[in-house]
Amino acid sequence: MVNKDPFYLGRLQDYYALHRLIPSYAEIATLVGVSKQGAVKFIDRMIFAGYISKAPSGRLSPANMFFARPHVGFAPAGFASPATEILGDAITIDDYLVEHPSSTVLVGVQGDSMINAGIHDGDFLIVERNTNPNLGKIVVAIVDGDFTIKYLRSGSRGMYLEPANPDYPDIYPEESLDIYGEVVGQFRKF
Amino acid sequence: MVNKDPFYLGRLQDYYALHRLIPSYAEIATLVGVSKQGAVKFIDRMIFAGYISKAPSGRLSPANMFFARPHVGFAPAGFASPATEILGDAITIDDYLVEHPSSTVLVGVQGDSMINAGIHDGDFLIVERNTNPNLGKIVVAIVDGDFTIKYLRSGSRGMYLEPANPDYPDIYPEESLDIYGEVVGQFRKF
DNA sequence: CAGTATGGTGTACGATCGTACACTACGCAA
DNA sequence: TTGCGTAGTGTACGATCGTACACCATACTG
Repeated sequence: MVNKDPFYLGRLQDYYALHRLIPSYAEIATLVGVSKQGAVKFIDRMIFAGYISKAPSGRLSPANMFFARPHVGFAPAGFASPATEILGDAITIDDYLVEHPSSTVLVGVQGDSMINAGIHDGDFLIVERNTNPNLGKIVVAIVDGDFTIKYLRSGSRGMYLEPANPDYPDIYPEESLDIYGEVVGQFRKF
Repeated sequence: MVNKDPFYLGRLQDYYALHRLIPSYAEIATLVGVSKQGAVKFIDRMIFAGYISKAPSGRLSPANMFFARPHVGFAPAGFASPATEILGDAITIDDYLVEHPSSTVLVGVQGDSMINAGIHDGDFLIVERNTNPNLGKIVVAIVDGDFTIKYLRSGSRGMYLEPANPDYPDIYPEESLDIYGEVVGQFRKF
């Protein structure tokens, strides 16, 4: 007999994606099509495997493994590496991309001046507020009141902004160069 | 009297960070130091303000505003959107990118054959398992046992795979074309 | 000043929850 | 073949849950 737990877990994960909450045993039972005690036993297995944990009240909450996604590698042999291997310690994409939540904002991209850096129109950037980023990093800068995304460079005339698109010119600050933050990540939906 | 709701909400958020679950009304009451009915009224306010929502069972779950982080510092017009506004209904980047967790896997990208689609070496793709994707979509295909990421096209010789890089040739299947899934999202860390 | 939201408290109640115990069916190894 | 671990069902029960209704104090407003 095949192990049906992955199927049960999938149902649970879909429910969680919808409601951001692990339902009660009775709801799990109807969700996966077993009796309430079947759900209890199933959850016991999930707790043991690190997918689910219990709050002090006895209610269920997701644990680390619950967010891990299977990772399909390109190695001829490999199907089995879980997402935790490629994402390191992070358990969700959020955790992977956002290291300092309190100082991180998201910025939508307009235009294609950074297209050679893989930043396309409509993408979202994870920006960490930091007014003194390192040279060579992609930054969000304030030029004449407008936000712009460019490489931060330094030359004989001081710091300037360089696009990743030969159709656009470098930007040399007239008065001062205000850096809003540093681009630390990017994501996009197709 | 000052509004104590932000303080109450902070307690709730701390609890949530610890247990990944909104507690019951009774627990909220002791958590913030009011009566159970005080907690009910407080949660009503939070629901109205979009911080909390209710699952079908009546249990509480976090909503969009619950995850919105305060925007530190001044910002010119047009840049004040917190993450929740950009992502629409989605609460986290995970929720935004992954619609069906149980059928979604992550794939690491090797090579630059899709570079003009903004998919670079080292990126991660969100792939939804689906053996019959629509034409024109970016797919993960299995060609001679190897995984490859390409546009799915159809021509006079049937379905084939087209890279997003003029340096690479189109791929016409010799025997059959196995589609592993469809690329629905992408993310990258800088 | 009277009227009315607003943020609380207290009590009560049926529904649902998590837990426990007993039992069945099946696969597998000694 | 016996024994045992695993996956599942059924029933039962006290505790807790979410909800409802009544009531109180403060603050603002016409």
